[in-house]
Amino acid sequence: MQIGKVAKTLAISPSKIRYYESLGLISAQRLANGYREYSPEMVSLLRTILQAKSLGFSLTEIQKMSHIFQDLGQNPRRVRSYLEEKIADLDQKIEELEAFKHNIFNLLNTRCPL
Amino acid sequence: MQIGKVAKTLAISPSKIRYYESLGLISAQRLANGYREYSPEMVSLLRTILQAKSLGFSLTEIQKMSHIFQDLGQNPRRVRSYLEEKIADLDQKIEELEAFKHNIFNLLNTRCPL
DNA sequence: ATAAAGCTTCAAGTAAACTTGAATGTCAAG
DNA sequence: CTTGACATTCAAGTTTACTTGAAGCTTTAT
Repeated sequence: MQIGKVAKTLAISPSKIRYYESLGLISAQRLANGYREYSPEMVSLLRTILQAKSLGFSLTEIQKMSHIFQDLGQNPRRVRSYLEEKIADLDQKIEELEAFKHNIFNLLNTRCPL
Repeated sequence: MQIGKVAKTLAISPSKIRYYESLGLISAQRLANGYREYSPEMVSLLRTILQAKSLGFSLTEIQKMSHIFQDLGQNPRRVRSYLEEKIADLDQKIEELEAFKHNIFNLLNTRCPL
């Protein structure tokens, strides 16, 4: 899959994909003419990166996660503790979101009972 | 409460507080000498703004929410529909976080069973 | 054959969210 | 009474995450 089609599939710009590559977040094989060619795996990695981004992770943080994942098997203990930390972060964020939601919900029912 | 103490309490910089004021997100009374003085209400508004920020809302979005809240009672129907939309957004974000968490969790248990 | 569409690189520009610096004023402590 | 820690404004600088533009090559369509 070439860059334009990947971009359309994921509803992002080709330049964003190149930018992520320049940061080392993703990589691409090259065709004979120099064009980038993406495997389904790379596309789904990109999708995951976009998901993480939309959940509030910075590109730096995502870069770190990506390196950790590549280390899987190399240093399983460190990987495990890192992932457990990430899960705890996510749990906390979920709780905060719930709390914030209830705040808004209360506002809706007490001050705007239409 | 003066700006330095508010900043320490909320673990942010005074300049951030002034910046938020410059955007119209918060306001402050002034003492005779021109120093800013913050009411407990304003401090808790600021805390809420920081919470919203950490949940991924942009300052522009927060500005919009703030205006909407000030309109409460003026245009209750619009407020309600806006808040319902926000709650739906939050619910979706919570779901995405759960999904992402399970992804990481699976990774942990299948590829790193230490 | 030629134009349009798509790809390449590299450098520079942009927007959001702050921070920093300069010049100055105020206040509490020794 | 002055030193140090706080405050003020305003303009300019920084970082992150991209986008845009220029100059040029490749592929597709007419």
